[in-house]
Amino acid sequence: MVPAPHDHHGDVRRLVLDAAIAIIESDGAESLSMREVARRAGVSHQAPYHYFGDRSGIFAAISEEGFTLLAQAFRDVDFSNTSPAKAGFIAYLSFARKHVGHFRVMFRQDICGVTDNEGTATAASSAFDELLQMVARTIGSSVDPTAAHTFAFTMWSHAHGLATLVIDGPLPQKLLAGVSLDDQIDAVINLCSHMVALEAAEMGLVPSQS
Amino acid sequence: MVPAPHDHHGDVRRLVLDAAIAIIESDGAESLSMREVARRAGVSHQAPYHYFGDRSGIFAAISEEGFTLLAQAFRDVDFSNTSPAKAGFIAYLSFARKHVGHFRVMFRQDICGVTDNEGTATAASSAFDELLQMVARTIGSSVDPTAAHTFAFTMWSHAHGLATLVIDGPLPQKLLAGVSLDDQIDAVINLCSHMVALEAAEMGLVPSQS
DNA sequence: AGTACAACTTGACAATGTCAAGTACAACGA
DNA sequence: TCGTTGTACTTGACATTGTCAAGTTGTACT
Repeated sequence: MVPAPHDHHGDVRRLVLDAAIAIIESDGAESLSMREVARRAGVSHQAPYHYFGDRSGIFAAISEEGFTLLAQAFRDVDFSNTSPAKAGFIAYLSFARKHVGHFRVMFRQDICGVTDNEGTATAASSAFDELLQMVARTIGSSVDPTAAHTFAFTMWSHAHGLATLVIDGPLPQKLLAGVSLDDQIDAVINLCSHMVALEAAEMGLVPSQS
Repeated sequence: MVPAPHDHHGDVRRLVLDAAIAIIESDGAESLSMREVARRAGVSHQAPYHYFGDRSGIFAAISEEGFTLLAQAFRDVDFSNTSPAKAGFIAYLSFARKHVGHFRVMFRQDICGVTDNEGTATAASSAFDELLQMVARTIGSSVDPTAAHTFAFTMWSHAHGLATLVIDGPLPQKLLAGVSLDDQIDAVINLCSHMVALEAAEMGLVPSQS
């Protein structure tokens, strides 16, 4: 007996999601068409609507998954070899480059409405919580929460700006001559980490490495 | 005599561009439809094609204008009251918040192909040149070019990440409680600037303000 | 007067997002 | 065993979109 379409179950959802992520990764978020997604997933053009409601629903789902993955990536960081700040930067960058499809969507609330969607919002919050913990490793946990928050926000900005410029910006192709992109990224990460270390040292919480 | 449509001249181009920027500013880049732009500009649905070729052409034009405006904003920075780094961060942030429509497009080469378009590429290069000059004010001009480039890249990442998170990210609505967004931004800019100053001091080029 | 060109407009078409209405199967209570 | 309910889709239809092709209208130059 031919397997009924019912045998898929949650399968189709995953298929649709993966097809969407692949499209975003290769052609960008605007190029994502519901019908193309359906076609690649081998389902009717309405199947995606069943699971995601509409186009922005699919983006919201990808965004949620992205923040969950990011939180996990933060949790998996190995702090044994480098400073927490540098390890964090590296983790963020490698997450962004590994999950371009997710990353392109996660911070675009014009298309996925992070704040409108509850699941996405909590996933984002939990990723930020992990970030705060990493910050605590850098500047200690005795700093007042507002300052810690500012520090976290700052580190996030550093990492996010770098990732964004690398992935979608005009930097990789044009502005760097003679030096490989990876080397440039390393140099920037090193500089960032060093600046953070200096700041932390000045805050009197970590011995300066001079 | 009714004014002939011809009397517009370059006018229509400007009208179309402004309509497009307004749409992007309020609804994001994906929501931009050529026909809606034409409708708002009060022209036929094909007029925009005459000037911009296709949808990505309009994005490229906005991007080019954006980079030109950014370069100008860098040129107009007043360095008399603050450190060059801080003045630069403030300039970048206020540019991004003032020209959201441009900013949303400038770094998205998936939709406007910065590198494909010559005008956009040169505008972007000239903005980066201005940035390099600002960096020279911070770390001196005797540093070797590669290090200066890394420093510029780093500062750009800081500023860009902050701007991106503020404008499109999940930050403004969710993650900051009790403190106004502007105050948070100020705090981050101050921290960034301070870190940059520390780094510059350590490079031995500017006296530490300890 | 005639030709060339810029600056549009009108018309057409395939593809898209989405609403509405079906269909098929599984699970459950009577 | 039968009907009901719900899920997981599919098919059909429609307005809207990006874009190609073919006008039209005025301006500039020869």
